[in-house]
Amino acid sequence: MSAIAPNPNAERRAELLATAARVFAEQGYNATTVRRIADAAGMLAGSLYYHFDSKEAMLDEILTAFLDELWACYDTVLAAGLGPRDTLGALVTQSFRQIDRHGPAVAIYQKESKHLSAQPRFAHLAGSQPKFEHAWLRTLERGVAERDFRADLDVRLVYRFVRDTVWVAASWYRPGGVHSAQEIARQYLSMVLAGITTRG
Amino acid sequence: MSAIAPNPNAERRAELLATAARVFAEQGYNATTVRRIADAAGMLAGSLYYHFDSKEAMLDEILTAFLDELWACYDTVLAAGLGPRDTLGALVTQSFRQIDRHGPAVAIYQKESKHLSAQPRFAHLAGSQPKFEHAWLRTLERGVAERDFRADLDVRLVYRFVRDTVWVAASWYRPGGVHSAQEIARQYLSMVLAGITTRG
Amino acid sequence: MSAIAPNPNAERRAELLATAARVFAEQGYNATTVRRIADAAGMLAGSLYYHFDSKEAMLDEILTAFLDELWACYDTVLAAGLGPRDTLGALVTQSFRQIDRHGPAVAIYQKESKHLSAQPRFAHLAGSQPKFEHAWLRTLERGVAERDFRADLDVRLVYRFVRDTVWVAASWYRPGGVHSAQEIARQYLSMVLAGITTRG
Amino acid sequence: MSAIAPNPNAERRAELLATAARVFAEQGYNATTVRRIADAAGMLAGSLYYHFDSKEAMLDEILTAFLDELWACYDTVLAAGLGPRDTLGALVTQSFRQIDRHGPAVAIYQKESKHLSAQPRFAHLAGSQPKFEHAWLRTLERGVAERDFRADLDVRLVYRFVRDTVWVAASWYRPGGVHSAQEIARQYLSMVLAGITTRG
DNA sequence: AATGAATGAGTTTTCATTCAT
DNA sequence: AATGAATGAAAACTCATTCAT
Repeated sequence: MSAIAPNPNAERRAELLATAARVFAEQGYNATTVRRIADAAGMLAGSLYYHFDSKEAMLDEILTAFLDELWACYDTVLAAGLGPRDTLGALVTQSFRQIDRHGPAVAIYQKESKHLSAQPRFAHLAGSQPKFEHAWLRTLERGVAERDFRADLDVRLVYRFVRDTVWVAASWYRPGGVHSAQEIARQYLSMVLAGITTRG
Repeated sequence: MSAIAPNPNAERRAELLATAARVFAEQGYNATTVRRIADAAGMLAGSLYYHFDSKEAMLDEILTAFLDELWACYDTVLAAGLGPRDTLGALVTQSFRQIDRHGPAVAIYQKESKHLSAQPRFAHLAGSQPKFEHAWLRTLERGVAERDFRADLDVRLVYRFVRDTVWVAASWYRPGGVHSAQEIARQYLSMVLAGITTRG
Repeated sequence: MSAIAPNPNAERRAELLATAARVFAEQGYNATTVRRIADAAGMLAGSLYYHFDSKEAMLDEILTAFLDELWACYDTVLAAGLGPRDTLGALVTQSFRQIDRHGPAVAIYQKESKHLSAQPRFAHLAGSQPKFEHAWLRTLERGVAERDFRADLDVRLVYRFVRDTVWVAASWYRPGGVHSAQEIARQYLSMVLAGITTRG
Repeated sequence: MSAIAPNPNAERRAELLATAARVFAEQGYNATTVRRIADAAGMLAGSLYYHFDSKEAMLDEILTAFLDELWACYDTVLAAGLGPRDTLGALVTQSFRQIDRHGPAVAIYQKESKHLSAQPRFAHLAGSQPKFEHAWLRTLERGVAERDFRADLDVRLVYRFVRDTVWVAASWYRPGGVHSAQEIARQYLSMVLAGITTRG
């Protein structure tokens, strides 16, 4: 056990969270019983409570881990000072990378974040949406201002179009499929850019 | 019970189903209690069972009504013998019309159909997906064959791209917002066509 | 159903609360399962939740009803402007009347209030103790000042002596026993007064 | 394992039992989790099972140790052949000495013995009550017969009065407070004797 | 048509206890 | 002696559903 290795506790937690995330993504959070997660993890339902406070705590940890990593990526991209086209490209690419790494978490976030954020416990999820919107919208607006992107479209609609296009992919993407996440990102980006770029 | 005066029973059912659909869409099907629907309808939970057999029956009726109307539209479009571009345009337009009319039902279908179709009761939902895929895929392939649409993209990816782009709109679209469903359809179509059409 | 009759809802609740109070008093709050209360009430455990939010809510309602009535009695006594001996007598008599009417609630309060009031939900219970102490202590101090009561005793000890003597009776008193609550009050008072009154 | 050096094992047990008794007294036996005791002892819940067979075994040992010592004291007093007044005095004094030494155990016994003795495991606790009653009642009756104590009171009520007065003190007495146990005993006895002694 | 009161199956959660290390 | 990770039984609670009125 080198200094780099996470403590076994943390490893076990991560394993269990990965299992839980998979089941949540497949069945939906509410339709998933704690027993089912425990079955998938090869233990009894009660045993999960040695590692986690509650079913909600598991969900929270899954979503928070994903969002934290996502924002680390996005912030790096946004801080890089790229032009609008390249920024857009980097955001799309990084998003697919997140889908590749945190597929189940992304799928859960897509389906559940909206009604979850109404509960105090998950109110913090609501914070990501405006940050999200700001990041993409800023980029699109810069692109329009610099005449890279079409001016005849409502930029808010374009934002939703791009956002949805990218993230919904989490609901069908499976690592190890025909195309890599990179390749999917490339083709998506090719369509999106062709769709919103000024002709000239 | 003439064609002019639908029985009041049917009207009440429709009202209640609309209420249920709204709540299901907002909270998620599993997270929605029968009591909550009853609250929203101004009655007690038990009273709903005078009108419906079960919570599942409500959901089934909501989804089936939507799918029936959707397929009626789609079949008309597909039978019209239009070219690929116009077929695509009509499908997108009709889809947004459905979102406008059955917003909550569409949102529910998006979120829940995948894991619902695993249950026998909702197995029939699974049938729509291949029909759906076939309709869009055929159109896209015809477009590629006729050199209307780009050949450098995986047509299955394009299918998912277009499908997701259109349908996920149900999760944020609200009738009476800034743009009409028609206008949103127009701008989406403009982006999508620009994205997948061959340049020339 | 006259205007005086409480609504059936309230009657049922009161019945169920009386049952719950009896079981709580016999077994202790924590050792009492919801199922046991339901058994005693002739229904299933889940059915209790139609009437009450939780086991804690039942306990709270039981204790609050008792304390409210108790303070109404005490406040009347204290406002009557009686001398120390008569005030003491009235307080003891009223206390035994409460024990007679709310026996189980009193017993529960005696056993559980101390550790319950550490929980936020039951923090309000803590408020009764100082009011209690104040009422009795004031009376005892007046008695000492007026040379009715002995001055050679620590008045705080006398307070605890009298308080405990009276209230612990709730743990063994059963209505319909050999002595009425009135008679017990009379004899207790006779001992207590003989114990703390100045000779002469 | 000489008389001078008790084995360290026994010392550790005693420490742990003292800790457990304190927590049981504060929170109530049922409301106390094994984990809480372990926390207070600076170990993990499972580790307690190296020292004790079960939570019940701890409680049993705590109560038995207290009762054994109590009866040793009482038996000595009762065998001394004192008159009723002195016997009563000695019993009260010894009782407060027990409260001083075994405060938590006494408090637990007061609160829990009644419903515990319904369980086979703790059936032996039930044996103390009649012995107790016999000891006090005999003394009171002798006092009445010898015209030391008032004859106008129900001697059973007097018994309960004295018993409760003394033992409930365990719920508020803390060693190191304003008054020593001895001093409290003296004042209590002064009141009780004044309360039940014939005037002359 | 709707209510009020229940049912009963299932869910999350708790916790005393065990046991390999 | 003590830990960490489990077990398993039972607890509180939820909720779709039923039914007499």
